[in-house]
Amino acid sequence: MNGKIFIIEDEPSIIQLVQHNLEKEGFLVASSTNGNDGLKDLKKFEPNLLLLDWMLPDLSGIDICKNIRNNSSHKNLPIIMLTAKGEEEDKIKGLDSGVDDYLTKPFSFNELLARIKAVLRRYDPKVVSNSLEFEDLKLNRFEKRVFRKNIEIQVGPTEFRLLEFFLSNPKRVYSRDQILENVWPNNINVESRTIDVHIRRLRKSINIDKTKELIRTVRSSGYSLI
Amino acid sequence: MNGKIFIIEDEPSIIQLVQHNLEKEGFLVASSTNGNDGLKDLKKFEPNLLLLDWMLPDLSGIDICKNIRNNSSHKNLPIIMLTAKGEEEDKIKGLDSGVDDYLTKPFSFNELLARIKAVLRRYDPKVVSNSLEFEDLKLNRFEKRVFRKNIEIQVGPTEFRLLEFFLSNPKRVYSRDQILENVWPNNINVESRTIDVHIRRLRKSINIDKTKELIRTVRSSGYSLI
DNA sequence: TTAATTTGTAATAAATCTGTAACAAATTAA
DNA sequence: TTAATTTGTTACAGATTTATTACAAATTAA
Repeated sequence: MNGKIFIIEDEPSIIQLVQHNLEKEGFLVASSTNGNDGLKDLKKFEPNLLLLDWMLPDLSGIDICKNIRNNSSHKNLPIIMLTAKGEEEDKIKGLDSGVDDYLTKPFSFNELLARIKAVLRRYDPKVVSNSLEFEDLKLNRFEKRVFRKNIEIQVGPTEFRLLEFFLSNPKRVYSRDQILENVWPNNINVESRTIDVHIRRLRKSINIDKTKELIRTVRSSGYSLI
Repeated sequence: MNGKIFIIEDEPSIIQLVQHNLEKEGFLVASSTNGNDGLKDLKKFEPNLLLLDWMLPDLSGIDICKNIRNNSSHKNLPIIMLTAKGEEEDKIKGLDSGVDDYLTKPFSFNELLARIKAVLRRYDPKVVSNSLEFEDLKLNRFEKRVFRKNIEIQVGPTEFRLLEFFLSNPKRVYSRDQILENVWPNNINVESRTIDVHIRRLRKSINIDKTKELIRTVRSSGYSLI
């Protein structure tokens, strides 16, 4: 486990408990005891997940949550709310305001950990694992390996990045411009037709013996992973 | 809302309640009352989310969940577990086995809906937005795909844009001029009769086997989606 | 260094899409 | 009813888009 977790919580004893245990699990942890500081520090820390107390001295957890969801830079930050209230009404409010999960105090650390893993697994699998998958295709970022049907296949560096990009959003159609922007190093100028050639190379590599085509051409729009 | 939700649950009364309400919300719902059938049907249905009962006649929810997580094709299917047991131990087991959330019976439909939305919003934002529908016709901008009765149909780029335009305002009649303005790239000059030909092409594509005509001709005014 | 691999481009082939014209069919007006 | 208007349908040539190949330059490894 290697993600960064930020905690906004006004009870130091809880911070201490959670931080200590999360660090033992391999997370990098930072925290703040009030909402305004938290929102500021959050930006610098760039966590993969936020643990957010419902009741804070200055802002409410819901306020913070909404603030985050409306602020483009951390729009999609997964949030787990810690709450002392137990009523269903509040729970729903929390979930609808964009919270990913909530936990009622007092909670056991194990329960918290399980939820963190579940949310991260769903939201940001690369934090939990560094392998991207789609059907029988697997890409390991860490080892820089690609497999089809568990058989390793060789792809060049550009094809690797290209596949990595497609795997980050399977089924979504990307235009050649979007592909250029995301797969090629910044400010490099390549002919947009060049992409076709790399697509061809990638296809050639990943379509081993009679496996189905995984890259879809969408005429006048671009390409997608099926 | 337009995602597909699959339910594996052995109590017909719950299925009925949930299915009915989810359909009212715009979801496409299918279900199964036991684990083995469920696992099979799941693959055909390709849902965006699974509601899974903890206790089933044949397999346990946990078994099913693990099976899904280990099976490459639906590895990342979001799962919400429905459980009658309330002990924390079980909850953790569920979450660690890859469940995204769980709900303890009895639950209110609103609570369920809130959770479904929360999970989908995080996991599969394109399901929650980005798709246009009218009756049994569906267009996904994200994937650039068109479906009639859940069967994918192929349309050319211009027909896609044309359909996208009609879907943005079903039932409204558009004149050929309006269609030209909105569907064709700016400053391009095409004969207005050309639209008739594209309408014909679009009709041909979306009217698969005996489905009813969806594009209405309004003589001397234009066309509309029924 | 040399050899091997990777990369971008250009050229050409192949596939698909597009607009128009021509005629048929349907509808409305006289 | 006939004539006029509007829409449906088809075929086709030209245009556009994508696939494929070959090759030279650049990069990397040995």
